Amino acid sequence: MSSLGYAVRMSLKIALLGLLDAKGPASGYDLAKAFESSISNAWQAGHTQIYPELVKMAADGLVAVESEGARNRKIYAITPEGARLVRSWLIEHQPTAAMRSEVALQAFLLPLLDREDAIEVVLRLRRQFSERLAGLECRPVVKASGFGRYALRLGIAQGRAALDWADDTLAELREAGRDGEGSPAETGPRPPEAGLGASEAGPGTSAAEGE
Amino acid sequence: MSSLGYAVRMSLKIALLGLLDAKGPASGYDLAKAFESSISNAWQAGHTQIYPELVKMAADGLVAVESEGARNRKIYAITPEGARLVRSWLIEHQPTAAMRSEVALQAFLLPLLDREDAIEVVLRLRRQFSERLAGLECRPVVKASGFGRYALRLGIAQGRAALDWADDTLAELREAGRDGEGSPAETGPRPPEAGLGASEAGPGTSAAEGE
DNA sequence: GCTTGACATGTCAGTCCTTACATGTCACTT
DNA sequence: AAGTGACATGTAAGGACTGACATGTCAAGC
Repeated sequence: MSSLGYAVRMSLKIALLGLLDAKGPASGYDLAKAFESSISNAWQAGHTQIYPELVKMAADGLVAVESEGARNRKIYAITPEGARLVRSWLIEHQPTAAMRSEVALQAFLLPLLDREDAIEVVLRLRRQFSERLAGLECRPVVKASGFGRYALRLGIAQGRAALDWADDTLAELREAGRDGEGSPAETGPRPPEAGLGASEAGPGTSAAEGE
Repeated sequence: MSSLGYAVRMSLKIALLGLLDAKGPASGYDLAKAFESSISNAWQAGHTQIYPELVKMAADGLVAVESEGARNRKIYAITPEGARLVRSWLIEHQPTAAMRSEVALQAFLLPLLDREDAIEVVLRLRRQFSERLAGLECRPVVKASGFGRYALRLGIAQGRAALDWADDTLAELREAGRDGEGSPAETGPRPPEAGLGASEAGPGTSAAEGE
């Protein structure tokens, strides 16, 4: 389809192959469980994605299937070709930094709320960060040599950063409440912010917040 | 369709409404530009998503359209109903923490590589974090009262955390190279890691790395 | 014997999202 | 006058993904 054809949109493949490579042969069900636990920090996928993908990868020779009698279990094992694909993706593929985070979106839109509501929202986010962080930190893999240790540490570092952000933001919001008493965002529905609408501003004003 | 119906899968709607609310009336083109710059830190969307979504939202009464003659421009403005929707989403919607990050996936799979390759990968990730962070930090919105300041600070905090992770990981990988000389992961294709395949291990071993 | 719940695998409708294609305007330069 | 490039809006094919539905096995407890 595309001119790249390779290394685009194959993260699910890679995640499955990586799990099979790291932990040995497994069934689709096992892999689905792994997406809920060990790899949840890096990628998510449900069984409705996993089962068809395993069939495709078997057809492509990236994994080998073996039907085990008990409970219709089908055991998948990575092939040398599959192992090669994971490694070349890791070494060659520059990951995209595309952001799509509901949390960041709420942070972005925070100034739309008045002070009290904003504080409530940040408190809820803080609680969420805290719970997530606790869930990560109690895993035994962190200091040991468990397989997911690098991703786990990254998740913990970013969770702590988010928690610090929440604390700083709460402090600023409460600070703004003590003096002034008008929150910075509720002084009007449409502050003159060098808007997007180029039609109602003169030329040359569109450089605000540029990347 | 679903039993929730509301507040699910509407992040794009919310992002568009939030931009219109914050910055005033704008065209689809303007909004697409905003997704490349100001809000890129929180959500991404191309114009092929934005134009149809604006049409839908206009039909739902969340935005009002006004055709401006010049260059077929269509100016969209948020309606009171749209503004209500953004605020209720912000206050009521608990964001999902669903992770789907190629960077985290590479971190997760790092132990599959031998030491030299792993170092190369982490160096590349570090460079990427560094560039991204520089791009964020040079924006004038950080300390000022620009609209996206909260999301920007969150992005910077998480970027710094990622950078620190890269430095720590590099240090560990290089440390492991000085003594031992066999990298922790290349001592065999299949270390006994309490695998996923329940069929080849006794019962009770599946608690490793559980969530 | 029967129920319950974990195990195990799948399909399907519908939505989301990306890539590629398609069209036309306007300002500026050559 | 023609070309270039930013402006501006769309459509369509196809893959990715979710949620709901569907089916059946097996072990443990009542």
